Amino acid sequence: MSRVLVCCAWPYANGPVHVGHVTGSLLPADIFARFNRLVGNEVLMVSGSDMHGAPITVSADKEKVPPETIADRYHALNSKAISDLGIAFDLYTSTHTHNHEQVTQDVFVRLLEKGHLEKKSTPQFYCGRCGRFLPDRYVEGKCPHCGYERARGDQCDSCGKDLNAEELMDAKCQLCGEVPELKETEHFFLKLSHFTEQLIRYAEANGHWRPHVRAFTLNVLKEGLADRPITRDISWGVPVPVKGFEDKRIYVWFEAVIGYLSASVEWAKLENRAEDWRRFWTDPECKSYYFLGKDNIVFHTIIWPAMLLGYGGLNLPYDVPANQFMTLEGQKFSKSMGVSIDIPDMLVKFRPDIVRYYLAANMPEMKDSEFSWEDFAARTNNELVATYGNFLHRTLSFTFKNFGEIPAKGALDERDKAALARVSESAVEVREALSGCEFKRAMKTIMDLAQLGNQYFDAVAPWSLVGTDRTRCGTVLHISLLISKALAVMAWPFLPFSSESIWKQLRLEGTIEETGWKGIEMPLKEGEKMDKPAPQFAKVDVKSEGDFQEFAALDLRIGKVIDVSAHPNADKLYLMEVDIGRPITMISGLKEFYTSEQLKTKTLVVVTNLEPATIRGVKSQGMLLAAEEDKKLALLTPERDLPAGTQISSGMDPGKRQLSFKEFQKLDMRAGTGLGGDPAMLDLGSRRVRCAEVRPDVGKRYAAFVKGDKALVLHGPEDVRIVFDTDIPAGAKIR
RNA sequence: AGCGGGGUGGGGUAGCUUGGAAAUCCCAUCAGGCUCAUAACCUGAAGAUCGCUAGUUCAAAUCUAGCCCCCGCUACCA
Repeated sequence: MSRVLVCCAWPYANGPVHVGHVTGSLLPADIFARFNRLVGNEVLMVSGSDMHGAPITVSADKEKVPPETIADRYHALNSKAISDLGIAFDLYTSTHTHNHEQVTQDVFVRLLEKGHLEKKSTPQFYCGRCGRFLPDRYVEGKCPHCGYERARGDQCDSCGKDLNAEELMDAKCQLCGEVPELKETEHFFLKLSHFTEQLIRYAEANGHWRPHVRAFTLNVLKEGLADRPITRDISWGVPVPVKGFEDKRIYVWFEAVIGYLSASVEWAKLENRAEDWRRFWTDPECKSYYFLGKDNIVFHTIIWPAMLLGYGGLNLPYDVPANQFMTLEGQKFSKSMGVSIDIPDMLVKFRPDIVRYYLAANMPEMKDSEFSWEDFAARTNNELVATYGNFLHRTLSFTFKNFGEIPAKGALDERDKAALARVSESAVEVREALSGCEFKRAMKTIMDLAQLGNQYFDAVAPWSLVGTDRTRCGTVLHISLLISKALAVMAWPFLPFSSESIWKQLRLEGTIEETGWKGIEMPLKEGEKMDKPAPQFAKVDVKSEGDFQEFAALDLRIGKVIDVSAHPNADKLYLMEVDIGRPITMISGLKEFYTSEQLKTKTLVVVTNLEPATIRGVKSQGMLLAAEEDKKLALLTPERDLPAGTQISSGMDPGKRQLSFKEFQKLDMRAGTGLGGDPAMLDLGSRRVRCAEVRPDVGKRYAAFVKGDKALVLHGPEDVRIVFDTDIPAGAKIR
């Protein structure tokens, strides 16, 4: 028996937790913690909501409410979702507690006393009217390099040079236009450089880390660590416990990781064993595991260890089994695009074990994995329901129907013994896999055992034995029930709800949680009356989402070029006047491909609802679409002439909302060649995809939206399709 | 362009850290079986020169170098 501290990355309280959080950190942490409890280890698992992130203040400003309102709202929502999913924290708290503030300040003061913090004074603009210090990018002024009038404090959009705000001439507050004054402001910096050597040794010593975690960490360490500021001139966050710093707050990145420690302290207090947290933090025998996504690695393998080293006397992370990302139907999760699946929503439709199964079986342990509704339905229905659930159900229901009780186990033949031997082997393998945080492997081993159960059941054919040899029939059913029991116990960390339910159906005492891992080998109670069993899982039905829904966000229109001139500050760019029903100015990077004379005759397809961007000093109000590959470029154009401003809706309801460039980039559009067939296919060079709605002519090249294995040819009114002004290879990306 | 990750049968994946009988599992396809079960389960077949090219080695999906492609975070991307 040993002791384990399980830490799980803290979800930001600025939105609902989604599939990415669960598969990346919450679920592996929970599986690992449950497994450890099952084998009798003492476990403390903590996390909470990160309440102080900058995005929260942004959301709060938008809604015109205090940051607490936002943070509390999502903390409540997420706490419930997490518990509904069966994620069993010993404590799920938040960073907005008095306790967290105390612990954070204690860490701060201790590091300060030990000389790991350094006070540095830097000049920073302060806006009298706004009553606040301005982050660099909130200051605007004249660029000292190129003279551009509206350079931002961090960078000049015109010449591209990085700037410091105080270099700007005629600086103004970007929020109110007031002339800010330059004030000295003092901040504390964490001397990460003090720890470089120790950290390298630490990372090198930890050979059991996942390869990508260790390699990445060492890479960053060897590039050298810069001291980082840990305080800010803001008002939302943990106050700095130093005289003269009353108006400043501790930077979230410094404070949030302390949550692991403060949550442990809070837990101990709540348990009325105020000092018990120490058993998980100061006993070198206690191993700590940190579950998080790959974007968080440096904070847990470098910064947090540095803080702990500086503080002294506390355990460093033993393992940081960071997961990669789960992408959604090929794209990264993005709330604004509506391509996010949040857990509160998902739990309305699906039982927690079903969600847990898919997210565990498809966990991005070593590389990114993909969430797709189709795959979700397939894996749930074919694996969890058909193989695993069906084995349990056919065993239980057949036994109940024919015996009504747990049948006695008679003499065993070779096949029976072999089956039971496999159970033991599986138990060993699952245990090994889970000890090493190999969740997919463990889950697969369990599925394989379920399959073995099916094979066994098929081979012994109790349905024929029941009429010929009732004793033997009872024996093989008994064996089958033993397999079922073993499955339930092994699967408990993954599927706690259904496992406990099976346990009850087998008429065993207590719960799996109380019984522990030894429940796998425990005997059944012969002669015990059974209740009518109910299937654990139902097949899920996933209606195909509006296939190309996210493309509807685009407002595409026909644009006719009015005038073209060179961009004053860039040599690759043109400045274009284009009529899209109204005249707009756009920038385009076409200089290498077209002369301005050539362009003047073109009919274009323009994205009209992109958020305007300033490109090297000039505002661009739209973006023309072109396919590009291999230094070749072709403009999108309608196959027959359409008036300026005509909407290319492709049969959808175009969005009115402004689209950020980032969102736009997530949309996959390509050139494809019509192939015919039914349904019609489109050749994208490297692969072929099915074509929705509008048919392409065979051999001709079209612009198409692509999603998964489907494509939709862009078209305007009367199915006028979008083609290219010159030839471009199939598969070329459109942007 | 810089940094990080990856490219394995039609689709998705395991294995590659500790090289060794031409490779796992799920789906889809084909052919059988069974009927207890949520039209489920079981058996078998077809299908991959493991991105490309050199190299190390008796032996490479697995190690090394170069190249190509893909995906995330940054950039004069519109």
